[in-house]
Amino acid sequence: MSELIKLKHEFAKSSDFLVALGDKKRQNIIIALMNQKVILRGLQVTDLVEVTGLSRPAVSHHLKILKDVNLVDYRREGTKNFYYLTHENKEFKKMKLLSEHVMEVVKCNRQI
Amino acid sequence: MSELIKLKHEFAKSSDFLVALGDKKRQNIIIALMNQKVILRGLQVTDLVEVTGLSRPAVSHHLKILKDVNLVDYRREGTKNFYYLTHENKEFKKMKLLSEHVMEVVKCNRQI
DNA sequence: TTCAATAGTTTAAAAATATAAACCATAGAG
DNA sequence: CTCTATGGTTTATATTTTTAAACTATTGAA
Repeated sequence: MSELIKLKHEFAKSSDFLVALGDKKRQNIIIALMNQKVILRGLQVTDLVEVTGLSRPAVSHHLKILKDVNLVDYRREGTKNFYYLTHENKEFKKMKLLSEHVMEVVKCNRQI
Repeated sequence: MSELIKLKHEFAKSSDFLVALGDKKRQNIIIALMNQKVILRGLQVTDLVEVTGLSRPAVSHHLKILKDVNLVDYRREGTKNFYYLTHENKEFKKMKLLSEHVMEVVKCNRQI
């Protein structure tokens, strides 16, 4: 399989992730989840409502999107859900690889 | 300025680029632009219409979005516009840096 | 200078996405 | 068991994005 076909698939697979990450409201949620010092037990939906200024269903909706692309996960404690960023960084590793692969291909394909 | 605030800005600045890159139709345009062997004179809108199966205004629209985030550029020859991928890869370099920075922050912020 | 080719723009419609309101489900306290 | 807190889901609406059709502009050839 050619490099380009591989890259095409790599692109397609990263599509949902890139769109999820591109949204400014979701970026704010991500930043809020990063911004937890010392004891990282995660943030509840209501915490994120406060931080982001979005409504609860909106936060819930965006969290679902972020969860679907493996950017966040949550832990349930009683009736409370504590959301946190997934820490294996799989998706960001893929994102790094994608950018590297693109640059390799473009480097060989210089404009004359 | 804290690392996190910097990262927040880095995220925000990459927002349009990520969304532009996440769209599958635009990915197809990008792949088509990469898929030019030997003599790289660029592709015209009509070429891209054929390759992608989109209408001309749609291709034109997506090219504008890709151009706005510095992913493509074009060269005019008479009435023809030849589109090509920008070859400095500035945006992909930023994308690589962004993923690295996120991983650094998340690494320090481990879940207990 | 008129015609054909190329491609951008505007406008209107269609599709997708995001939001809020109302509702439902579950866990734990009393 | 009942009540409250938390938060997910459904539905209807609003907004945004995408698309196509029609129009316009520009270049070069006849």
